[in-house]
Amino acid sequence: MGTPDFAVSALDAIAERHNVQAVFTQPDKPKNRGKKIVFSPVKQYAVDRGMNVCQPVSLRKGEDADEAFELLKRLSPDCIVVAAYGQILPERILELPKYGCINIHASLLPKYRGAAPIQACIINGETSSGVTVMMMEKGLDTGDMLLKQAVDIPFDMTAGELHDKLAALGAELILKALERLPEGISREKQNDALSCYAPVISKEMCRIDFSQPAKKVYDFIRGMSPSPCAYTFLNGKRLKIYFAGLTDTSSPLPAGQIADTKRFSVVCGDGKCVEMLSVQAEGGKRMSAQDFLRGNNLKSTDKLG
RNA sequence: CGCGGGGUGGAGCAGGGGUAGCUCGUCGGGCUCAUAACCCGAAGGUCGUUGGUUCAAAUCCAGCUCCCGCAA
Repeated sequence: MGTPDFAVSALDAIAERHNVQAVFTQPDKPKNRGKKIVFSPVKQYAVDRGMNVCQPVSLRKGEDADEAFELLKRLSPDCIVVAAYGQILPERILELPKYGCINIHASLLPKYRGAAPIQACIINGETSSGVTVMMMEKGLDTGDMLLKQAVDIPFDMTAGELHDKLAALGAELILKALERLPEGISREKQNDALSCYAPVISKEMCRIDFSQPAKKVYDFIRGMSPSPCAYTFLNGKRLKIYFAGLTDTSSPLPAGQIADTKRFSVVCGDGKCVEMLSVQAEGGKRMSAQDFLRGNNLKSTDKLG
């Protein structure tokens, strides 16, 4: 059970070694410009390989939920693997498989439980994160941990890069876990006192707050990149910022003010400057700040925010 | 038929019926202890595509196509 790319790499690994009876993913939704219906990455993968796909609107209530439950009962799986599925499983499903339901989570639990662990840990300036494979229970990401592996987060890593790394690691770990499942794996309880949540990121949360210190702004931008992507406003128009850099320069100007029109550096709350490096204007493509500046002459009075 | 922006030399943009323009890059030359500095010169464009209006279309009209923002 999974929905985005993160889950695809796990599914791909599992499919090579195990019999995948069914693939559960979120229903198709009219996405994108026209109204086109787009498959989730997991569905696309599964359909391409002729796998059995099931897309209940909900697993908790309604006709779909009952049908899905009946299907699962019939399949009587040894194990259900869940990775970024986007739905909470009801107890009757959690208890169904012989070896239980296992979740792949993109953080070192108990830290960063919840929907957006990858973004959250970069935004918070963490220098390491990892993947946890755990037993699922009623609570959200609170189950006993089976396997855990850490990775370093370099100073300039974006959420996208971390995502790819963790997705690959997650695939590795879930295979290990599935292998050992029949003989039993030692479980480690989570220390709830050390837990924290990484909530779903809304559009409004993506707006850059230049009154924060430069390091915070920098971490925020790379933690949001490339998706959902941090943005700000320049002359009333939205400007997405994909990547930025910290500079040595500081300025007495107020936060958000352009400090250097040739380098597109912006003053932050602590007086230090962050230099925009990869941006995207409304209706335009993503481009380097240098390219952007060629067609958009900044004035020293311009302000972001 | 969800709303909207756009496709113009290598890059980013301006122009909106009558000689194709700016910034940057490239190439050549000059200046300088030096420079993401400055000066001089040059190359490089079927203005996305098809058709229409016109004496004349990058520009107006219609279709097609590709790119992108918002919304969901």
